[in-house]
Amino acid sequence: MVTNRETPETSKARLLLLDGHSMAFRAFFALPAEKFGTSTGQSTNAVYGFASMLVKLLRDEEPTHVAVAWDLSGPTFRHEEYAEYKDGRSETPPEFPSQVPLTQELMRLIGVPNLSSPGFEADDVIATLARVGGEAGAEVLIASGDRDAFQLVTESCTVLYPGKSLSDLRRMDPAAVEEKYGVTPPRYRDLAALVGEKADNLPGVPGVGPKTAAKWIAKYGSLESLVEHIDEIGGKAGQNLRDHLDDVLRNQRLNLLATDVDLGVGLDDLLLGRTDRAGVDALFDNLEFASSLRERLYAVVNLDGAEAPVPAAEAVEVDVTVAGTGELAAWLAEHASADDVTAAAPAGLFLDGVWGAGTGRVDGLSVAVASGAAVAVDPARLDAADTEALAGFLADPERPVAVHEYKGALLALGAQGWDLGGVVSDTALAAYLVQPGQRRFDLVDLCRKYLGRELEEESSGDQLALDLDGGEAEGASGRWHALAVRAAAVRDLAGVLAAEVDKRGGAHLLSGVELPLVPVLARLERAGIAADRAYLEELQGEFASAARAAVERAHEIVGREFNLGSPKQLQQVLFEDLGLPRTKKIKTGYTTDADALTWLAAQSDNELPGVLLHHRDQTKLRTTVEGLIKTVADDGRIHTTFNQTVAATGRLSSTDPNLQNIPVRTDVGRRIRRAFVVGEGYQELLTADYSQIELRIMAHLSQEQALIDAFNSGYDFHAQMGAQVFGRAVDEVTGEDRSRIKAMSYGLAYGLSAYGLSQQLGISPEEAKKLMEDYFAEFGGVRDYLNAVVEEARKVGYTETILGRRRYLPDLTSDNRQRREMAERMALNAPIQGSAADIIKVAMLQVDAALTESGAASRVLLQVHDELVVEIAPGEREAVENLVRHEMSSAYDLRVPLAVSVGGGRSWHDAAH
DNA sequence: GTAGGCACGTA
DNA sequence: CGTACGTGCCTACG
Repeated sequence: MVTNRETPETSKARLLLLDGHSMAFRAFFALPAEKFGTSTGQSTNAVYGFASMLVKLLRDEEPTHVAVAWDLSGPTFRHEEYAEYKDGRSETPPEFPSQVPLTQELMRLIGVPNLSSPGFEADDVIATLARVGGEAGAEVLIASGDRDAFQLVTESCTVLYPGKSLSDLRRMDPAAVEEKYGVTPPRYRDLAALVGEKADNLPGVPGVGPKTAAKWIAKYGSLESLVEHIDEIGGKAGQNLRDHLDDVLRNQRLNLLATDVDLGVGLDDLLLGRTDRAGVDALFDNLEFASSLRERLYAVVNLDGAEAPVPAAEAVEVDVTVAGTGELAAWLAEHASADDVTAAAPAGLFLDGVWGAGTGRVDGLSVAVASGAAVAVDPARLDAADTEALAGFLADPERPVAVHEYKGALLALGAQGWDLGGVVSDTALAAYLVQPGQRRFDLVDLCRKYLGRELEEESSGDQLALDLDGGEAEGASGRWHALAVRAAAVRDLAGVLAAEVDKRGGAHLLSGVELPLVPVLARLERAGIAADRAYLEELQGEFASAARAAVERAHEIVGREFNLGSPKQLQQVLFEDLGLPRTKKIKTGYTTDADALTWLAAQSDNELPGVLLHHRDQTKLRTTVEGLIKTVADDGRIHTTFNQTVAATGRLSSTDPNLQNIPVRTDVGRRIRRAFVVGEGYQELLTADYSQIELRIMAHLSQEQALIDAFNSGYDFHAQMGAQVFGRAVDEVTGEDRSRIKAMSYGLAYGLSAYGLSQQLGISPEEAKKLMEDYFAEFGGVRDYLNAVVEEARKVGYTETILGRRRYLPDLTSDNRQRREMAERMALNAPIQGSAADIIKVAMLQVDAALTESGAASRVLLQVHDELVVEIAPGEREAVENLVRHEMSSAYDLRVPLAVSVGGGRSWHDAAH
């Protein structure tokens, strides 16, 4: 057994060094100066490109330390030896120089030191810092467009050299240098000396390019050795070499980078600092940069206000054990008994692996307990006793653990035959309840944010990009150490987040709803839904040929070929070539959306709009079907992924594929639902959905008696509402009036305006306004409720659902009218949509528990916001239907009934009702 | 290269 | 100038 008390030095620093001038210059030429500039004439292309590149580097490389090196204007030590050094350079473009101080200012605001030294070039500063970093054990990355930097490349020092574009940085490690130039990095100087460098006014040997130079160096080993054998070189090239040897030797002296520049900084001084957000805002405002770059930047820097992150190894002491064969059982007995791991002190569990599509794989696993002990486990190296002990520990509900991404852990472990029984916290879920508007909950980000702890080494995707063999011989280093640190991070994060969740009144939501829902969702994903592949392929062919025919017809009408998928080309064709009337303006011209094309079809005799609409329909259906075919697994089923931490309102979302947006509104679209069929061994599919759940919630929340009565009456809700608004008997409400009232009711839940309503119904804004007034005259409680929601949210900063799920809306107090009104609509909708999400989540828990309790073999397969799709086992239809109806309608006690409608059939289509 | 815009499917 | 999502395609990057 290998045990290692961790010391700070083992945390690997990553030092990023940028050559300021060379990268800014590259940026300058990569982006057109005419297009990047402020209204006052300041060019900004170099600043923008540089910042954009830096953001990408910070995001992709996650350096812990950063510095930018700059050239100064005066002569350097190289001019002392060779006065013509860098002579004859073409004039610097006038738009460039003013951008250098701006870029430097930006670096300062981000917390990146700008370094330079009189008499030295940026390259020398970089060479010196690379040495300093390397000696301190850091991994060094150099972003430079100057090839001289290649001489610095080693196993732990990589040059990122720009290719075609600035963001296309080529990783020049020793192998890449050798592949490209045929020499090792230490010999690159020899090659450069022979070839010369025009930009530096350093002529090389005429007629000798990189190929010849590399050949010579390969043959003789080095320039020195080549010089010793200089008389052996034949041909014109050999003569030229002898004639220009002095130049070559001078070049070689001059291209040696100084590694001893006196900068007075150590590695610690280069730790990425905090970003002065107000300063960056002001600078970007002045430069008239759009918000996108700003937000990308803020996502990757340390914003002020937060503590500067501390490397994990300094922040936490982990007594790491790397368990080899036969050692894990003993470790668990010693450190992770029911006495060590308690509700007050849950263990942290970290899974290194991959998961998705209802399955997964464990590549590594670690456990950290409150005592500080941690173990890292290679699942491939466990003996029978280890396996049994681990399985017992993981499954034991009496040994509470916190985990990051519980569902992923269940899928990955489940694929290995392991269960996970004692999860009391999922740090991703907890963070979601604290900040539901965030869309990503990376462990690395959460640690930085809530623990002020910087996890060393990045996770690329779901797998740690670490040396798989690292570790054992030299103790718990590399991959195993990183795993243990992560388990400790999860352990510590769980405590901090539990307090945050508690503070927001979300404890029940987390432990009573979201957390118990995770194993239910894991089972949905694992089950998947059976797909009729042959039928999907048939549909694909049909939609594809219909789309092709539409393309041909469109080309025929216009008289030339164009891309029907390009809104831009469509605009050209419709509004300029054919001169059709213009539609609604959008950012990029005039819209060609379905509404507009429908309008155009009515406006003119031209066939084209109709053909385009048909083409849109058919291509949309084709891509939907294609996407589905691609995801049919070997078991003949489609296993979507339900995301529990994406939607700000509390809804689930579905990806890979999205099964929550399978067409249903049109006949042709609905055919796709025939492809979702009952699986082998089951009898039929059953769908159960809530009727008008959002309106029922609105009735409940507003306590408007008229709505409550309309729902309790049991008659057609919209017709009842119409009768009241129009002062007629229910059976005298026309279909059109009913649909107007229906649109009005639903619209309210979204914060609809009179204008929006008029658009939706195709009536004038005056008529729409009148309709709203009539509606509110009858149902004033709804209006009062909606107003109160916004007012309250403005006051406290958030809205709340029936289960206390919050949504924070800081924009409610914005000075910007558009943002404020947007936030107001969100505030109107969030309690309604979110409460519906709460209810169906509770229903899923109850249905799941009741199915288990009853011993039924039927299972839930999908959730589509207000609908559950269930696969019915033979002979269970009636019992399960009753069970589902009962559990769904009793999920929450509203002031109105929760109506559930149910249908069954062999496919999802046939189960409609 | 990629982020963002458009278009469109669902609740 | 109605909320919440995900996907595919195209295009411009302030």
